[in-house]
Amino acid sequence: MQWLGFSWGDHEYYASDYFDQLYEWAIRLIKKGKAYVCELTPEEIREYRGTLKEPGKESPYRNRSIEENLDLFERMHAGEFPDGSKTLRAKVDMASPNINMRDPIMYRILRATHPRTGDKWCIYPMYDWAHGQSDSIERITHSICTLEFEDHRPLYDWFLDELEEYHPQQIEFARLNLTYMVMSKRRLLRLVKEGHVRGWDDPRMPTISGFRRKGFTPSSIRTFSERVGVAKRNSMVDYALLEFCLREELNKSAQRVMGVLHPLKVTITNYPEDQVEEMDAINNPEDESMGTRKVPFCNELYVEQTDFMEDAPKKFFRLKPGGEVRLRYAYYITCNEVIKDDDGNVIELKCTYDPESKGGGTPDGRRVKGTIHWVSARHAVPAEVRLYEHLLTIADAAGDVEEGKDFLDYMNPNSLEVLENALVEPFLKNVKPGVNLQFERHGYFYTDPDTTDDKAVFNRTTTLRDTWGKMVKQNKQH
RNA sequence: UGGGGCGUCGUCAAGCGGCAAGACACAGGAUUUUGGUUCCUGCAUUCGGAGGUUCGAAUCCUCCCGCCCCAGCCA
Repeated sequence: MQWLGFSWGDHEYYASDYFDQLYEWAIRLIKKGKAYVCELTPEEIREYRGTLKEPGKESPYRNRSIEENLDLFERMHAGEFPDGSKTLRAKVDMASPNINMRDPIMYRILRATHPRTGDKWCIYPMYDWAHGQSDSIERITHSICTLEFEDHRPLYDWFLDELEEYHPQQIEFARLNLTYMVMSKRRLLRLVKEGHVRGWDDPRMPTISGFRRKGFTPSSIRTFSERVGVAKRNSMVDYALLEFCLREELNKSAQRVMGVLHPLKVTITNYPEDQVEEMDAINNPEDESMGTRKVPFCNELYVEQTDFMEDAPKKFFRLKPGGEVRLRYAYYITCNEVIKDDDGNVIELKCTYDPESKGGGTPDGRRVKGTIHWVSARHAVPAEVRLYEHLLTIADAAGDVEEGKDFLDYMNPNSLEVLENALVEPFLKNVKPGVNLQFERHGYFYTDPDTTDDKAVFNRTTTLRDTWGKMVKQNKQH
């Protein structure tokens, strides 16, 4: 049985393990009369290469003797010549319609410190003279790369055929593009270097470490990959599919919890001030085995600012003056009084509760459509919550960029929003980093590595599907 | 007539001579103590276009059209 071996990208870097072997193989090609040392300048090389429609012409150094080539190449290796003064070129075909075959450069002289081999080498192989060779040495069976390398496959094959070495198969397919995302490594590097994100593991980055920190599970990424499929056509996958895969998994597995992102104080005027009740809350309605937990309730609570509206439209099922709403796992409350500051901002609600409604229902069976989440003001744990949006304001980082503009001109200024004053239920006291949770009615959150015993930090992985919010948005636009 | 690829729903994507899968998105409806979940329903008489072959074509042939990649001593 032969094992499948896959290789992917960055060959020059990884090929450093085989620099000695590559050097020997280059000498083998020289001895075969298939490579020569060229002294054309970069400008001349470009000129001699021809254009897309016109053939190139041969370098005057193309027909040196094997002995001379050997001597020159060894001296290049020994460091006798200045950077850029000479190259080793494969002798293929200057008239080839495929420009990659017009005597491609194999080695250039470059005094650079390699991250792995340091200053040992002053000649470095080009991508094409490293890709197939390192694949071959590693007994790769299938060398996977992206579409733009289709033109390089004939050269990949040529080198291996001339070398008469084990010959892996290069297979190309389309790279993954995600809407509103920067996917190119070179661009990602800019985001990091220029400080547009906090680092390679910034939750907005489409890196494995970024996805992990945002809260995407490995299996959700795998499911996503399977659903996207593999093909050769350039495509742009909707980020919504990734979110769907995450929700699908976490809906079944994530611990539910109540967290208030923008707190609004609620005082229950008819609830005994010194009383505290422990309410039973379900940990996951999709998985009974996850059991229940206790949530403390008292006369001082915080609810979500967006769950109250003074002039509420008809379909607003949440808290409004004179309206009744259910506090999840607790009681029905009715809003009697709205307290505002000098600027007219609502800062507190005075409500009464129905003692008959404990647990969320009443003997008279009256219908209360809205259910909102809450935390006890006296028991809640302060937390920092980080909300993320798309990094870009355009879906296609390559195609939607206008003439003369750069993808950085389309950075979403709201891609990160930090909420310093969020409150979560005491169940989350001392949560550890690396946990996926669902904040009920909000979305899925992941405890960030910045979390300490004193302060929890939550990253929003994705929101819940929100048909109400969508409707509100649409109405605003019209 | 430079070469190399690719065209199937808004987005991905199966299909490879015999009735156009599926998923996301979207739109309706039912259930619901998360405006979540779940459940129903709808969503390509047509596959870039035009001819041709065939009893039969998204699939085979011809021509045309559109999009992507290639002229780094980058990968």
